[in-house]
Amino acid sequence: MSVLRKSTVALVAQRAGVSVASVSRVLNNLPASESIAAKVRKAAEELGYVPDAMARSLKVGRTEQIALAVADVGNPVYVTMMHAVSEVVREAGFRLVLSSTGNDPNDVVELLDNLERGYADGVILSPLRITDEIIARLTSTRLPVVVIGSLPQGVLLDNVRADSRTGVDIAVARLKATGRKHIAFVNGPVDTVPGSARLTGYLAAMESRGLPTTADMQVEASDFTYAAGLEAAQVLTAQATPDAILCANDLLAVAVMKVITSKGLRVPEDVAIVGMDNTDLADHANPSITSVDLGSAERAREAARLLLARIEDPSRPSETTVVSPWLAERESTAEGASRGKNVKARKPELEEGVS
Amino acid sequence: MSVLRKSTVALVAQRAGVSVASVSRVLNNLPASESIAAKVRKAAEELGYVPDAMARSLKVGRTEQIALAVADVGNPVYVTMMHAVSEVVREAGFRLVLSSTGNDPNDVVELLDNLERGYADGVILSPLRITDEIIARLTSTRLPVVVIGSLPQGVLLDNVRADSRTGVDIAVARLKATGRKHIAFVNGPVDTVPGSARLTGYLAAMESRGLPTTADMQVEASDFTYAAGLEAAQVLTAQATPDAILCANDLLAVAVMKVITSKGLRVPEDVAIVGMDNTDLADHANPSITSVDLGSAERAREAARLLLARIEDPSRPSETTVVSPWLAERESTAEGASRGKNVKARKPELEEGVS
DNA sequence: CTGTTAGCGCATTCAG
DNA sequence: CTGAATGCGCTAACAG
Repeated sequence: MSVLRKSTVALVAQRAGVSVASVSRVLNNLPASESIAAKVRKAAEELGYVPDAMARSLKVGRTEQIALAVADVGNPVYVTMMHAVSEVVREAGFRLVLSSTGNDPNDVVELLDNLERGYADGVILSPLRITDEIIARLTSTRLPVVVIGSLPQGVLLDNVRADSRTGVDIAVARLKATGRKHIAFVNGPVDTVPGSARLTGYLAAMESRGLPTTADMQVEASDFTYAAGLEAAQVLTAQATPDAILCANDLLAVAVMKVITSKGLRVPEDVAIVGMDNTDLADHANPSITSVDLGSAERAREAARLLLARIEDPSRPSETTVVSPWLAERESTAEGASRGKNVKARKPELEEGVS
Repeated sequence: MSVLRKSTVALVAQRAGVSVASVSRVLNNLPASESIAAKVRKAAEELGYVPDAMARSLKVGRTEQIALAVADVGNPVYVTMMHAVSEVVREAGFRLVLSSTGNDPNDVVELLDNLERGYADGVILSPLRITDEIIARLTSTRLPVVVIGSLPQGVLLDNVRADSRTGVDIAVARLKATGRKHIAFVNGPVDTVPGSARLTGYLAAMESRGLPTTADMQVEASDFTYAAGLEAAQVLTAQATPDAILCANDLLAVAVMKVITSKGLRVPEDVAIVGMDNTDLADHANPSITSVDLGSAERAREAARLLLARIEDPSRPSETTVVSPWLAERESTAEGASRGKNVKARKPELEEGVS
């Protein structure tokens, strides 16, 4: 079983009475006679032989590791992505090394520098902000890269993006259909990838339906966080009285709902709330929050697949995939509750059967 | 700056007109004449030389990677730990490789097998269930290991544990002090490390205060998840009418609160709720949930420090640290609200100043 | 089908 | 202080 000294192919070969090459072949399932294979396997078993990952990597030029760099580990959407990526790459025999980059674009550059050391066979990154410098580094590196998030036109990089525009449009359409007329927007920083995309989507969705987009109905949180959401919501409620609030992510939506209810307003009776990303946060909130599902898990899985494909074939043409959004409807946008009256929203999953 | 071909010490040596040994010395800050150092640095810069991580690892016998294995990435407490570990090890120049093990103890064994390949210099793990087999594997491996979570007496392994017992006691004490008399307990699976510790703590805390611990006031969720929490809460509310509910983690607490409010009961007026782990979940809930802080981040940081110390000196005696819990009080246990009356809980952080 | 040999890129003996 | 040579453990040519 287990042995004290760390064993090597040489030791196994010696014990089995064969050459190191044969040991390597048997252990890698290359053609070998059954008699030798048996001896090797026996010796390997007896010595508790385990191949050395680093030595193998140095030789074959592959580390069997892929790096994942996300912006904010505090945001559940990144946790979802991490999980999804983890599964796909593990399936393919790769390990996941986590490289959380903060909000600072310099962190990404630094990360890419580090990756040149070759400790990973590829990297998936989902930066909040994509600067020209990052693009330049990304396109010039020979390391396989997939970015999650929209890239400027013409950049030849594998990337998978959400369709925020359509996502926002679906949400606005639904809110309008259920009688909401004053739809406010609580965005995150507009100088980020998701922030700018979602603002564009909001404006387009509103204007195409002849809905007003006055300045007092739009606020920009300083960050995609709960704390920033609280502040933004205070600002919004001080300057406007929307009957629906669309939030750029679920964290913001939860914060907005907190402020709204603290003002004595009811959700969804007085104001409907919609989040984005459809994380557990939206489902666990009370009342639960309708959220635009931007396919985070699917994007992450697809990114992992693209990366594995590129590692397999570095010369393949770069690819861009777009995943389609849908609306996960929950209590925060329920109709049926008579507006302006104190009626509880339906909570279908909690109703008890008549026994 | 950047160059197409990957460069090596040999190429740098050639360009600098010195030996590879000198290159290695200069780059590792070993004694060398300033004239040679300058030439080497210049050549390295011009060639965009970056040392190869795998080759270095093979040579020096260290990978500069540490593995972290957590049970459930869906639970925010593990995200917190991941983040904390990440920071400490990065500081020390290590990378973090993530190895999420599921609920199955076999996954841990498999993980340990894999680690024998030597892709990490040590591992931190926080398993939900610790079987004898896991202990056996852990104590017999020569890989530095730190476990987060309580270990049986006499096991000589570095480990850092939470003091759940005291944590629960603080919570119960506070609930009693604020007039709660019927304190129910929603636990997770009792065959897990936290599940058993927290149950023990609950029983001890209640009995030491002469509070009743009838069977109908205790339910065991099938898992430490929101969905399991919903079910458990249904069971509890069907069989008992507590005026306070202590939950074994925040996810359960959020679920319990959902069910409670759906029954038309108010938190905290009719029933107080207390969670454990003090994750963002508790803070973001509405009303926000009082939670026992078991020092997740601190435990993780300490675990990382212990691991680094052991990697540094494998023969050092094993160490056990215990971190002290405290109670993060929030709205869900507020007093002052007149019990049984429809009065809103205080929300201090949301009150607007009089302007 | 099998064994011998040569490196992968680096740090580190040992001579000089 | 510097350079030539060795080998970490493994796989892949190449020869037999």
